[in-house]
Amino acid sequence: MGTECKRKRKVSLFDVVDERVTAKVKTSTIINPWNGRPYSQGFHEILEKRKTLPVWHQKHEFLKALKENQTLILVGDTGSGKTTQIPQFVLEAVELESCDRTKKYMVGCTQPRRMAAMSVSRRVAEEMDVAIGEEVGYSIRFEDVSSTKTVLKYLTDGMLLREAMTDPLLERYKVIILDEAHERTLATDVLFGLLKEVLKNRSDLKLVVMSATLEAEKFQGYFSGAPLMEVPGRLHPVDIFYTQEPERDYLEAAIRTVVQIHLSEPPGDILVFLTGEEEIEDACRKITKEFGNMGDRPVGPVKVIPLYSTLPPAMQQKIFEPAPPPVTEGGPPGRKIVISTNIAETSLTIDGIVYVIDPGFAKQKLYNPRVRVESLLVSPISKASANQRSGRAGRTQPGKCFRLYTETSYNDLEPQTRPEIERSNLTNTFLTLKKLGIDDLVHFDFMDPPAPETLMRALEELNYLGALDDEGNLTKLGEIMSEFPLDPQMAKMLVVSPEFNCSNEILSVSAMLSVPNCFVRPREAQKAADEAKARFGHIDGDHLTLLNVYHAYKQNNEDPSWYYDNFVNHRALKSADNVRQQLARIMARLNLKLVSTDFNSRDYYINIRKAMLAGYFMQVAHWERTKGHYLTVKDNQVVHLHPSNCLDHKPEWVFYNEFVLTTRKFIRTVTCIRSEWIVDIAPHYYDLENFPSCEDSEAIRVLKKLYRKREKDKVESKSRR
DNA sequence: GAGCACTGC
Repeated sequence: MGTECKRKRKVSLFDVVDERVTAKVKTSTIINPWNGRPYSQGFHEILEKRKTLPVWHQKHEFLKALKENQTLILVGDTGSGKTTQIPQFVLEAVELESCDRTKKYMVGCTQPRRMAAMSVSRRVAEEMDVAIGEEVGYSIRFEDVSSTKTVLKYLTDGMLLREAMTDPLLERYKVIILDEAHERTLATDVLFGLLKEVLKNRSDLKLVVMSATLEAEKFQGYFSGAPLMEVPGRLHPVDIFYTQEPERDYLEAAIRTVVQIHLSEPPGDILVFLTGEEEIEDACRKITKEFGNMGDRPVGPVKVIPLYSTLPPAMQQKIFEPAPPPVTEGGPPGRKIVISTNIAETSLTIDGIVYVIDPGFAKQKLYNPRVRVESLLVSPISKASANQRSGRAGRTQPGKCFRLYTETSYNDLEPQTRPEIERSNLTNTFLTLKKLGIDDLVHFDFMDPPAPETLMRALEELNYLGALDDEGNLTKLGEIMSEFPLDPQMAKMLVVSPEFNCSNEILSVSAMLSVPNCFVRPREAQKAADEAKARFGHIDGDHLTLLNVYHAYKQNNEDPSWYYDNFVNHRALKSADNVRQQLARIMARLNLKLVSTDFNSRDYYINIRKAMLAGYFMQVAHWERTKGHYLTVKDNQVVHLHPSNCLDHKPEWVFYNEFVLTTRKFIRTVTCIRSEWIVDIAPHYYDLENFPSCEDSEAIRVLKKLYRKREKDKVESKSRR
């Protein structure tokens, strides 16, 4: 920002909204500098409210720091107003037009969640008195509500990462704000490292990192001593209660606590944190039953509401309904009781919660690079997470949090939840980074470097898939694969599918695998649901069953009763259709042909299965006849077909989409393949000379025999010639 | 014969 540029600026919004000026202005004759229209009636009202937010007290301090530094860290807790106000402060202070007026820049603000990006941008558009999608917009997958006029864009962190793939220096932006940085999503962590590089090459770009108060020093250390600003939050005090003894059964303890609160505490709604759908539905039933058995005791009415992500949005809306009124006038007050997963910890805020019950557990993703398995495990939460949960009780008035563990246990918790990058398979992330031009992934500047074994696994898998060559360089194939918003295995099967003459079908399968399970199985109609599913079943595998469902959906999607009668989830299928369209557009852009084998040909399904194997050859399991179980090839894990499978027998060879670790080790979504295909399609992976020796594996014996037979045939055919 | 924390492209 040179002084040259500064002088050219005609009106600064900052001057307009200055208190002294607005105080004098009673009418709305002032022109909104962003769109040249007079301000509407509501503008000044909203402005007055904005000024009461804590972050406004530090506006000048912030703008001064922004002017003097390239990188800035801002920490502030819930209620500080940083997400809505800081981007507007930035807009007022920076010059968005290049000196020669040939270029216009934007301010970008990332959010970890789509919903947040959407709702915050709507709010800010209203505050700035402009139409959403014009000067203020948002960009999330499937929805770009921005235009050439846009100067402030909210977008998901993943979306900014995608943008970087075509705009490596992020040249459309003047300032980038990474919000909710403490959540340490995979995308935010990658953006950290990437932006550090970009800032070196673009002295005119500025970065603001916004986070909750946690680990501020760590952020500062990583961003080489960038100045740190603190903004106070706005929370009411919350009293914390611990149990004297550890609880053996946290579900039972949680239910007991709910009952106690309702019987003895003043009015106020209750929020209970549990770990998953089944547990939550179970708890809801038990709580409702408890209050139904109170006999003649005077108990206020309760509304028990489950909350988890796979619940339809209409059901999720129920958490915003008020508590029920007393049954009789002057009788005991009613209470709303929300039983939720972690979704209520960060993603959804429920006002009116006064009591929080925290058993101290959550399902968390874990990755074991040794056996290449990602799994969800119920594990103790971190201190930061426990504090976030208790804070949910103090949003509207002072509250209480009941921790169902001892104070000693609390002190033993990890201070922070480990960042996602330490708990994930990084194959996909590494493909993205390669595409972004990062040559040396091993020395990439991660805030928390992933385990070396995870790193090696990712490089190895990309090499087997042909996305990286032996020197670790991105191949042409890898470049094409990286264009798809899919895991590399899936991207690979899609990219090679035209060679197998079935890209139309692989597109559909990919879309179906990318959305939540489409089969509905209500507790009261499990048998009927299973029968309905069986009607779509294909004996050669679950992937083909998914294809059947998709085809049936395309034929029946006008008929609302079809979904109901067949126990399929309308939302999941609609979303699959959406994904499929996006993937098809990418295929077209890359000149990958959309082709199908004739449906009546005996090769129709064979081609599809072969194409899928070309992506998933690293996820093959073999039926060990003498042992009576499946063994994953190479990793040698004893696994079981997930009971949801639709095969009518136990095929000798299968490939699987997912390894699920629950009560046992399951492989879910499996399709039957033939050993000859394995040898034909992935000889480089099934290179038996370099196989880890596993004496017991029948799979290796079978493959070895097959290879020997091939050698013999080759020699014989040669000698015949 | 079992389950689906939460995000995101």
